[in-house]
Amino acid sequence: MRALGRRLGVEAASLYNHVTGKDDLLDGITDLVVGEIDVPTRAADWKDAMRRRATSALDVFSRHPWASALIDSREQTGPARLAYVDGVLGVLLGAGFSAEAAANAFMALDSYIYGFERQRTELNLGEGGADTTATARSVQMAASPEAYPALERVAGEFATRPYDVAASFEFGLALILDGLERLLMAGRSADPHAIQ
Amino acid sequence: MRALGRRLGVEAASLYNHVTGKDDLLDGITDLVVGEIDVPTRAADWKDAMRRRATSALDVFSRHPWASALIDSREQTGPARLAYVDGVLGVLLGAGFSAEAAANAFMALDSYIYGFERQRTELNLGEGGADTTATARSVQMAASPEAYPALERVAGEFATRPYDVAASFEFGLALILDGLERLLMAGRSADPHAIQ
DNA sequence: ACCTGAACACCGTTCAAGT
DNA sequence: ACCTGAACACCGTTCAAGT
Repeated sequence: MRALGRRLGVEAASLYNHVTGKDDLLDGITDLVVGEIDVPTRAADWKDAMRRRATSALDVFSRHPWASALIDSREQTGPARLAYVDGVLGVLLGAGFSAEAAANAFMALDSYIYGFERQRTELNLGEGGADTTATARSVQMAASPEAYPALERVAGEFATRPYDVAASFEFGLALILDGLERLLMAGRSADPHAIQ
Repeated sequence: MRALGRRLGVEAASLYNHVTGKDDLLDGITDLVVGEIDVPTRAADWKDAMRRRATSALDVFSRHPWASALIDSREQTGPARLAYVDGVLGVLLGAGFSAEAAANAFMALDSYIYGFERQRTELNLGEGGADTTATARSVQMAASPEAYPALERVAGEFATRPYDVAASFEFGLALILDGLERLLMAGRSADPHAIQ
């Protein structure tokens, strides 16, 4: 609050005329960032819509490196969050998923998206691939090959060739989306009223 | 540090004779918690091993509600973390995944696991299902059906029937594991030296 | 209506002084 | 070697006093 006041050329105490407190402020910022994520509207291709918002979310987080940690620490009930959840569920329901399946699909996708961002920041995997080879080498140096043979082997793989973060994100995303599609098809063929 | 000192019947300043600082302390606690996760040894069934460690991780987090937030905020380089990563990669490599595929599979699985825990705490989805119906109803009350129709419909589904957290976790986990298995099979059949 | 200055109750951390 | 007391530089927040 003091630092923010300094940035605004005002005393910290003055801020309390405009905000109830620090929590109120952080909640507001959180919802603003969530609002930057591309919320899919009722789209023709649900799979494409889900992929687009996934990459959009990861893009927003990389634009605001502090955002994911902030979002993780807050309970989100802001309007942008509600619109986001409603938008995603809307696409899934529109695609033919049941309410329960849509809830599960939402959980699976968002768990993956937020979890990936978490792993990305923790493992210092930046956007470029330049520093991943360096971190891989440092892992090789620190960890003794005898103690951690598997870690050593994987680190060795990326000590020369850079680790492609975007490709890795797409890898897991495709697993989930393809699995969801398979479930959707199976459900349709099990439904006697469905158009084959 | 002051509160911890009080618990130990000692002054906060005294702690600095045993720990370099608060960060050092939190890193130690983090690695202790990570050490509680069941690290799979070279197992016969890689899929079962991955499922077991996933549920074990979620179990550890539910036993220590503060743990996931703590882990999320730390860069982990402790011995338990290294053993964890090595153990998981070891199982994947042993199953026949390439180093690159193992790294991607590790990212996908751990992203999902940690992300799910994050969603679970944020959405206040406890272990039991009793309070999920209450939260679902409160969502129904707060959000106007006209503004958020999809959210309203899904909340309506869980307003009566409780939301099964374990089943939801298994839902997404199965999507990823089945997808990985399919990739592994495809890779094997593409390899002329593979035993069919 | 909005800002300021001073104060309050907290932090983590340092360090000379004790034993 | 380990603990203590006091201090330091920070927090977020409150509130009477100003304009």
